[in-house]
Amino acid sequence: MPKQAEKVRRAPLSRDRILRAAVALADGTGIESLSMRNLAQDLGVVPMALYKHVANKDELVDGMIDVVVAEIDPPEPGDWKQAIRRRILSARQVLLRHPWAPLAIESRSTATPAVLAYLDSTVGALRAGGFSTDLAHHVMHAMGSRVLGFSQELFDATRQAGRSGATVPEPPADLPPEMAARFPNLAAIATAASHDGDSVVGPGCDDQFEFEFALDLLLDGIERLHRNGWTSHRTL
Amino acid sequence: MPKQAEKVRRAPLSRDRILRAAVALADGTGIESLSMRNLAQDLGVVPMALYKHVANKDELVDGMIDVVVAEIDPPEPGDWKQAIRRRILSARQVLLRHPWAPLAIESRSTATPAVLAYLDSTVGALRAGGFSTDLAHHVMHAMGSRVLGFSQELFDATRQAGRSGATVPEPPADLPPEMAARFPNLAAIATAASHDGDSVVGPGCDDQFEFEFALDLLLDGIERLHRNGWTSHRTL
DNA sequence: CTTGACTGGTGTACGGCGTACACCTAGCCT
DNA sequence: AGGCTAGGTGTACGCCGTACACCAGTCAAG
Repeated sequence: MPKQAEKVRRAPLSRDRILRAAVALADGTGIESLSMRNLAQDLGVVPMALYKHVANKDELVDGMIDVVVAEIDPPEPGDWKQAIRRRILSARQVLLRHPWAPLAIESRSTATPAVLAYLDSTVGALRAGGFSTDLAHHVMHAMGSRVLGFSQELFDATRQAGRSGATVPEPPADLPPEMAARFPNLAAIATAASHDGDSVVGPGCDDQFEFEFALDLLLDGIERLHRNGWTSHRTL
Repeated sequence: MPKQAEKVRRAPLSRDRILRAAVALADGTGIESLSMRNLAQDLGVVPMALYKHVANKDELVDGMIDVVVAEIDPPEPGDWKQAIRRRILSARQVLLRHPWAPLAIESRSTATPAVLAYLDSTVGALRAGGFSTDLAHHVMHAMGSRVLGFSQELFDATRQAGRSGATVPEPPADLPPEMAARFPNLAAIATAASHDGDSVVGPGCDDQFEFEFALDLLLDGIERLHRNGWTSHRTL
């Protein structure tokens, strides 16, 4: 009875199974080699079978984003600043596991419900901390994508990993000399960072440190505005 | 002599002409309808002709980015804070004219020389203002993509325009009621913004204001660190 | 003045993509 | 038993980027 054997060996395909396989595929080989055909092959199924469960590729990616967002820790009660800080750092950890996600999230034109729910609960934490809707609004804009755990670096190794698959840790790699000559200021900060042994090792600078530096810069500024009863009706 | 007529009516195609046509096409119809074939047609030429001037599509996009970056005002001498603020706001104006550019820039894995030159001169402005290489380094990370004039909004009308072509100004559009019920905190800040007549009109919130709010929040925080002689060897 | 190399536009073709559409099959309800 | 339906299949279309062979001028060297 090969019939039964086949049935047993292949779980019956579902939106959920498709999304998980898609996330795994993107994690492993990069978002740009995620195609309906590859994904179907991974699932042992013909490409068109997927369309019985997802409307099209865009909707597939939306679903993948929701899977990722669901991995972020739920909010904890307590001081707004600590709560938001912890949540954002948790989001960052999640996105480090899914390096394709930032680009995917940004390339969507409208947020998915799961992202909206995440943002909503973050605003909730601010309001619970006594923020006016006015200030809460501007704060959300100011945080931008950082609230979802990624800073938009122009020069981001993680981003690169998202494209080409698993991260291969690169050698420290100072700028090549002709670059250093053309961009002396970049060279200065790059070499300072990579030779500054006590806070960094390896790839030149400590991404986690940079992320927290920027995050705290924003949070401290926000706290100051909040304490001073800032409102958009007066000047900053 | 149709030969000469043809020659006159069609300029001889060059990398520069291709890049400009590509930027115009992306500005007009969105980056996702920029294909080698469409572009060639706009130029009255067969697709493969482009490959005599650009190596491939990725390199084409790199060139387009350089065209855009070249439109940013050159740095002005003077107080670092004013200089950087002005420059970044200029970058923002440029990117508003090319809404496809942020996504294009971010999707590149390595920065183009023009972008590096821009970043280098920005670092130069900081160092001229007395910043240590250490602090300048962290500042660049903290600013992230904002230094190039775009904040990474999760909910960005401009981004949408970049995908589908010219911006059609939408009606004010409060959240639909079932959204408001599911995301009460987002609803609160959204309706507050769109009904708050004295600072905003139209699409719900004033993007320029939000951008400057975040920018000044960062710049003020940075200024404070700078005044206090901050260094990464001590705690923040 | 010929010739041969070089530059730049052309035509054809291939493999990959997303997905429309018709089909088939198994299980379930009546 | 008969038909409905959910879900997997096969084929096909139009788009994409681009490899490769070709060909028309231009221009320098013989």
